[in-house]
Amino acid sequence: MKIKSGFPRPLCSVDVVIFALINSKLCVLLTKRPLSPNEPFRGKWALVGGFVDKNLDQDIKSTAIRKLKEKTNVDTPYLEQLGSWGSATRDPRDWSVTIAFYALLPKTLATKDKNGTNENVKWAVIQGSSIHEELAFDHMEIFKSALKRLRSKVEYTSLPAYLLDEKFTLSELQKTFEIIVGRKLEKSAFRTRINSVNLVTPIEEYRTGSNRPAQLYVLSKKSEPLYFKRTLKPVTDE
Amino acid sequence: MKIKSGFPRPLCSVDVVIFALINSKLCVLLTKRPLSPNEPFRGKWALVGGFVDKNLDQDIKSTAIRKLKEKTNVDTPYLEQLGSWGSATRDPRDWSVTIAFYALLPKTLATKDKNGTNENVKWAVIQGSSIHEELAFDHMEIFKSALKRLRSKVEYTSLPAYLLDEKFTLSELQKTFEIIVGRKLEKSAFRTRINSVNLVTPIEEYRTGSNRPAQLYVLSKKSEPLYFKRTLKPVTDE
DNA sequence: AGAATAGTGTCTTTAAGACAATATGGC
DNA sequence: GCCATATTGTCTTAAAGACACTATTCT
Repeated sequence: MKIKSGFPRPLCSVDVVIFALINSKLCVLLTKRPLSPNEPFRGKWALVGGFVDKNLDQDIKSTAIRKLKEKTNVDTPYLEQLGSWGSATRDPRDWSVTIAFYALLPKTLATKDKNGTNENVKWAVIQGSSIHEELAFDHMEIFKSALKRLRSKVEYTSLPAYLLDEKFTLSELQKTFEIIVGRKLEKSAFRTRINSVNLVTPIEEYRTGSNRPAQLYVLSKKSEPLYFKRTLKPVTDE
Repeated sequence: MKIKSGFPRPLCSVDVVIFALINSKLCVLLTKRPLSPNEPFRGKWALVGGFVDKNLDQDIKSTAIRKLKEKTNVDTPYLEQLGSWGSATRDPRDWSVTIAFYALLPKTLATKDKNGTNENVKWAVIQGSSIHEELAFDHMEIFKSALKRLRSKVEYTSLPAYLLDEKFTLSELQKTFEIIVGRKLEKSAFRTRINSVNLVTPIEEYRTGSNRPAQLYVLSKKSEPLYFKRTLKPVTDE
């Protein structure tokens, strides 16, 4: 079955940077590296990931979905390819290439079962642009790249909507955007912006509390994120 | 030297979508697939690329630079990672992963030597969103993805500047932008836009012709592309 | 002078930002 | 009524678009 390829092949893996909001904080899912001898970075925290399995996986996205499902039991969250990292030194075992993805999990799915039950998986709170844990391989670089991509895309797309549950109010949506960009947004401008694209659809339901009830919405189309016409705040040069 | 990896490894290659302006037309560099038996897509046109060489290449970007240099003799053009394609079926030989890059060559370097001398390399003219040649593997998809990325980035970055030679006039820069976006741009708005970021620096030279001489400029910094505050034209929803 | 392209100025339009005003439920 | 949050409106600001006008060199 082994075909003469002409070149010795590098290792090939897929990693997934999984984001979710836990207690109104942006978090990333980490797994503990196995303790077996021969394994690099034994017992260290790492991103969710693993080798491409030529028998199980039809393509690299399948590998990402498989790994995601293994650790979170979530099937189809927002999943986007981030980029690839490959070098002679990133894995002590051999020349190694990893294709990185990032995923956004809705609140309830993120905290469903899995957690508490599994000591080898945890949500790390993101503070500023980092987490307290050290990460195996070049996973810190990959994580930071994913965070940067997410933060950048918040400025001009509807990405944060994927972090909410099915029904949400505009205030909740705004709060989610604010958590990601890390600053307060103007209510009025935010609403105009959201309404300028076909992102949300009001439903016949309201969220009640100790104040005026708020209109509940669902995402109009769950598929692709929408692009706004301008960024939230002018990009600073230099 | 072969280490127990636990998993049979996929093939791992790098492809580079190389763009340049030839005779004021956006073009992409193609190479002819080898004719030897055992080779897939014999004699078909393909993107520039090849397998990662664990001995020669320190990382995947090195592979891209090596392949670029082999075919164009250009050392350091604008080079950006585009994404990865990997599946069981994209290469008849085996499960295969390719990491795609795209590069922008300045005019004179693109047409330097190499061409005419080598029957196995040619510039394909891009018309609309495609080229006339059929391409090997999934290279058409990769090419289209690169073109889409380039076109998208023109709307809010200074990318086209990398397609020009060292010295250029604002009109030439505008024309380059227009070729990529595929529509005419307003001269006044374009100039305001360019001047709003520190993209170009005037030099003590002028381009003369049968009309008023034009101020020549050079790129202020050759490193990263700059981001404008808005896209050129509102993105259409739907 | 006339052609041709370079470069500038003025007005309009679009969408974001600031801030205020009004709306509506629970208590 | 009062509080708290929802929702809307009005004015300002920043940058793109339309269009016209001026500038400079060559023939």
